Amino acid sequence: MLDIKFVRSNTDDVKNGLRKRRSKLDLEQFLAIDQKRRDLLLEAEDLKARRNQSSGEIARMKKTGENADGLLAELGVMSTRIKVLDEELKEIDRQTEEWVMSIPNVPHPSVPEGVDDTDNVQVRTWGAKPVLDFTPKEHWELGTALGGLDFETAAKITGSRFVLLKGWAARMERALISLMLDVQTMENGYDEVMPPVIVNRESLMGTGQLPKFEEDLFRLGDSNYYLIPTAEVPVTNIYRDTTLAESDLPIAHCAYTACFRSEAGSYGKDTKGMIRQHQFDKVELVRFVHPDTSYDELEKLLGHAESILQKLGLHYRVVTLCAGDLGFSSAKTYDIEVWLPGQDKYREISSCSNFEDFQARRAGIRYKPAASKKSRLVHTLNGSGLAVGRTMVAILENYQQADGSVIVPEALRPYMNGQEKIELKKD
RNA sequence: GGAGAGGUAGCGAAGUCCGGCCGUAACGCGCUCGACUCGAAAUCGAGUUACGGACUAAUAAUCCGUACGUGGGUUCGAAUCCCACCCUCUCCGCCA
Repeated sequence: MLDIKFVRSNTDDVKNGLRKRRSKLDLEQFLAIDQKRRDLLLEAEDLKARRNQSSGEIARMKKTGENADGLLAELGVMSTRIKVLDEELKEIDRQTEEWVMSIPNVPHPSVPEGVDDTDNVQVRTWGAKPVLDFTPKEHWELGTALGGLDFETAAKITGSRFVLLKGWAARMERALISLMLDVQTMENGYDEVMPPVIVNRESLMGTGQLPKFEEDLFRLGDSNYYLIPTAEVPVTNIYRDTTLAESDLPIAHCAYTACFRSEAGSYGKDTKGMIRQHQFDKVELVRFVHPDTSYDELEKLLGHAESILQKLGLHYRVVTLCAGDLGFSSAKTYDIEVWLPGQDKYREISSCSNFEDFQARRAGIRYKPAASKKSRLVHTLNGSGLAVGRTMVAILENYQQADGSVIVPEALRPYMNGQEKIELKKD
């Protein structure tokens, strides 16, 4: 959510941001509603001030036994008028809220112009594509043949877009989670938390999934409980409606959770394999930082996510999302795309974003500067560190051998009882 | 799920029966600044909610409004009365 005052006084910047995002929102309509709201507010508040004054007068008169009937009648009329104005205000407040919730964040000036992911700009690459002297297989083929990935049974248990991990695959999933959490807590300074994976509406409002993106979520019955689409939601909401001390910043949390996405509207996309699932594991990184340093913090966060891929020796590239591809709440996002030889393309494995104060305003996350009396909004950032399932996909495809076996990356072996290779047992 | 108690500032807590300068909200703690001290403790003094609007260069000062878990209702006026819901605690039931 943007600051209404900011929208009022920096209309051109906001309009330019909308244009850059290819948004069709008509800001003028919003500004007209805002003006009307302030006019109504002025009248209503003026009446209330007079009513408050007269109310005090009545209290005094009653105490001294004076007759207050005249004043009471006058106030009756006034209160009726106030009730009408309040009614109108409630409606216009609702409209204002709806509007302000639907305005996306303003892209940072460094965000490139563009329409979709083909316009994203490569920042750097790390490592190199593995040299394979055979035709690489896709992960689902390898994983199924090696007995670790079982999509059919998952479909029986639940439905499509789920997987049953067995044996080495279940263990590798657990190993990856442990490796990621260990690196983020012991080397990169994150405090680990394990939050609920079911959250209420307020939390989803705070991080911006609601009210606009309800169809992406799994909702429990008709309750106001939802399965989280990412740990960003519960972790960011730890500090909802909280004023932190300036000396507390930056706060950095990492969390492993399962994530749940309805994937409505992605029919036919990535239907094979583990790339796009209704349920997947992810280690998430969340930072609450001082507004002055949030772009340095974004680079830091990106580095923390990259460090996992480097330890696993997986080739990747970093891209800056263009304005048209930018998420609703984000001011700037880097995607890390890992190389998948089987698919012969780079695929997103982490997304690192600076939301500036966009989430903090909705969620009410502030800090009190040491010098000032007024609290200010913090900046929030988050990124995957990393998507666990896709990391396994990358390992399978990058470390596959001609005979269909897969080498376990060295960094992962301590977490897998020293296992060096995944292969079919011959008996 | 059943019975009971409760939700008021950073924390604890009074006020609710009987509606009216009681919300910059008693009292206590904490925190900040100052005095005292070589320094500290103790003590004394002062300060310490947020949001919205008006006026502004201002996220300064000032003025106004709103907020006592949330949302409604009654009333000239609600922390206080009425209704619904949410949450916390205690006991019972159930359960990993």
